[in-house]
Amino acid sequence: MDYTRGAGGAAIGARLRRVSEWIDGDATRVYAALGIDFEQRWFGVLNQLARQGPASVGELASALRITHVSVSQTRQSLEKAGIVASETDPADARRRRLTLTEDGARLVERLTPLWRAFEEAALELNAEAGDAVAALDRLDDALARKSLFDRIIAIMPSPASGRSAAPTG
Amino acid sequence: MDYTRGAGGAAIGARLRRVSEWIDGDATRVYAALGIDFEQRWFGVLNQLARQGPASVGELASALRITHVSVSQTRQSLEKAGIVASETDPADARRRRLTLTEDGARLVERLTPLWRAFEEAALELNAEAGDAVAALDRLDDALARKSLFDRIIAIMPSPASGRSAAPTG
DNA sequence: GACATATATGTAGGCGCCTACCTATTTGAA
DNA sequence: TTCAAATAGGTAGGCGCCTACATATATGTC
Repeated sequence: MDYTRGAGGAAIGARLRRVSEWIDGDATRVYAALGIDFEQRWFGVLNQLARQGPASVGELASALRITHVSVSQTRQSLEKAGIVASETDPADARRRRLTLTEDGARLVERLTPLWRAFEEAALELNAEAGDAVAALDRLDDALARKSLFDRIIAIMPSPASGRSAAPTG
Repeated sequence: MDYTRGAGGAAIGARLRRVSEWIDGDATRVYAALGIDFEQRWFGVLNQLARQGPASVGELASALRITHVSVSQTRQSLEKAGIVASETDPADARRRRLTLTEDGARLVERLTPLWRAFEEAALELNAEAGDAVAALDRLDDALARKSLFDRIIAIMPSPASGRSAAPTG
């Protein structure tokens, strides 16, 4: 048996990461097979800019549920590739507003059918997996209600009680 | 709405990774709160060595479902920390057999109650999430049956049919 | 026995995220 | 108006995995 199927909290994290790697790896191979130079992490930012229009680093980070640092790093990669441009927001000099360049818009247009195929494949996969996405949602919600940290700490015996029990043995 | 809850194949990968980061981050914080110097990736290797005894890099990689390179890197980190020792397998000079050192065995003994608390927290979380682990199993199985790559490629229109349709516009 | 192929594990570099810390700008309270 | 606190996004370094490629050893065929 795959040991991670029987193990605890740390192993669930490892399992999620592993499946994530598997899926991302497959997606990356599709782009490569089509001769498209694309970084997986671009998808979230591009998709959001294409659908919602220009956005700041922080807005994208909130929407994507990742740190602003990740968005900033992705932004730099996208700017280097000429896909995204950014400027200081006129309304707030702390903000950086990201927009698709013309090349970026063309790339998105070119990739949209592919992303539709991704979507369809994901729906098919999800159906086969008995709605894994809904389970992921529930997991997300459960963690938002109470973190794993708090759960673990609540379960652990307090040092004082543990010590008073031991010497009787 | 959190956009990733509505998006496709690439976004499922991102979601899995994000939840994984969340869980791993919490686990890391528990060790830190207890003043224990521990790398999250050590868990899989240590747990396996403690339960199954000495093992080779490849055996651990198979059991943990990660690449031998990851195991090798983790092994190096563990050896540096004096937790694991390794030697060339007498029966096959290509193999490297990993074993827990005395310090390693003591660390595992010390951490076992903590790992039980992890397990219990994970069960609690999983129950709240309506058996997310079973869903993950099903997702795993579905991907093993047919990769996301194959699914996407099967769905995509072939280039020839796409091209013959376009010029009529 | 010779040698092609398979197997085991290492190195190098990269991916996509993170935390800690920092600087600059904006907001709100006194 | 002044200034403390909040907000925005950057740099630096790290985490835990990956692929590509390499070397050494074992196995199997001729």
